[in-house]
Amino acid sequence: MQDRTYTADAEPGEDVTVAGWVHEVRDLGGIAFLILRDTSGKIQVKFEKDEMDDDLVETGLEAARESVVSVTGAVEEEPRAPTGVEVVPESVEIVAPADPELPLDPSGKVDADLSTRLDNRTLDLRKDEVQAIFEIRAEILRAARERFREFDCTEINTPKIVATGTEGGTELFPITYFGREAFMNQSPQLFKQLMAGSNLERVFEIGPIFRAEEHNTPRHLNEATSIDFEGAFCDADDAMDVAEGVVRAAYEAVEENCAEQLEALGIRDEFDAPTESFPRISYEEAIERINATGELDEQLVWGDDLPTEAEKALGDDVGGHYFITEWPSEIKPFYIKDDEDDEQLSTGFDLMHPRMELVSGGQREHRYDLLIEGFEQQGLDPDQFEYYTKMFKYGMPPHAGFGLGGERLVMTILGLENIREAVLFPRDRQRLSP
RNA sequence: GCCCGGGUGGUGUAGUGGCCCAUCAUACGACCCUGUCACGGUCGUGACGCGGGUUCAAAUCCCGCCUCGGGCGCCA
Repeated sequence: MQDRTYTADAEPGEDVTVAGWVHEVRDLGGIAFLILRDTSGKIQVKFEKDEMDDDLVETGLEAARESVVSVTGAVEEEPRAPTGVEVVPESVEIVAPADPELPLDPSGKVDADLSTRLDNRTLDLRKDEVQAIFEIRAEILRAARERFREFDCTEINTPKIVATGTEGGTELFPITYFGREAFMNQSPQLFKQLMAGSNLERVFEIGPIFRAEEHNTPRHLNEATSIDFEGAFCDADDAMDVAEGVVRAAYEAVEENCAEQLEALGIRDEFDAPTESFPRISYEEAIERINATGELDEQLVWGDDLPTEAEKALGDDVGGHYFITEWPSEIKPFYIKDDEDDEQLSTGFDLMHPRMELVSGGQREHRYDLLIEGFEQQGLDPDQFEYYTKMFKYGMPPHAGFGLGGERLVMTILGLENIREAVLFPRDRQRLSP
């Protein structure tokens, strides 16, 4: 088994063993072709019925589509073959037969609904364009890690079973922890901040977050991958620089290293990494620009959160990624620091893609007394967060950070219609398996 | 959580009360075919989400349930 050759590596003149899935059998009568597919591509296996052993031909042609077969034979140059080479088999083994009635068609001749695809994800991933999404996803995460390392960050892993949430209790999944109430973490927020007070100073984490919101949209998951950053002695502008750097690194890595995958997705020609730096628009200016588009029935006033319609109007107006900065304090969480000069304003920022929000971040409140005050103002009991707040008494430097939605990044980079396409086994309101 | 729209062979669909023992494509089965590359040809198998109701008559109308998708709120 270890001696097998990838179909893409089979060179004319070699004797090889190729193994993979039966993509298709084309039986023309006296001659037949079996198209064998593996992770690297496809190769044609030729069966000439008059010239080959009957048992060999029979074994090769009775294999149902998507069965796993192993073929040993000579690779020959053949201009009439799809890839210019074909295998003339000496032996064929059916390694794992497939039921001829498939729940979806991996050759893609007939579309399947997303729900059908997710129920049969293994078969779905046999399609080139689906395989490409997850190869690109891996490349995006690799590039993000590399960029964080360039920013002197240490990768960390924080607990996913926690005693308290970040912003209240309504959107947490409760679990039982040895008889005690506990929750799945909705964000590494508080833990990564604690690390900003450690000698690590700058940290990042790529890990799961869990949110019990009963939303059902093409851009929400109940289990998502959060790409988090927190840095000591950073302000909101520094954090925005890092966020922009990571997003741009992801685009650039895909552009440079994923040509084949972009081709499979049919977006190679139009794919462009952003070249202009992302404009930083204040909340106040954002509202003015949204109102000026005339897209909304009612004008926004200062203090309103931005509805989806407003985000879309502004996204169309800007035409690319952009930050919204200087949000009103009252619509940002307690741990976001207020502006030095105007306590109505916060240092919170969002990084927007024209289609949706990608990042939320800001400078944090690092002064103990003001942090406790912030808890109380938002109706939270500081005592429940003592494990967090007490570390602000022992030298917590000013710090800032952000959370970036991993699936949203993949989705917006590739122009996917539904965020579920960017996860192997998505968790949503209805779906708990596979 | 609120609102809207769907569920028809394995898969994806057509079908707005009788022309429907239900269309087309693909898949599947059989047969024919020596260069296919979405191979082609002939024949065949296979379906109205579940339960109730209206009607002479229901895939089609009504009610409930299950289920899928979308919009909003909120968010990453």
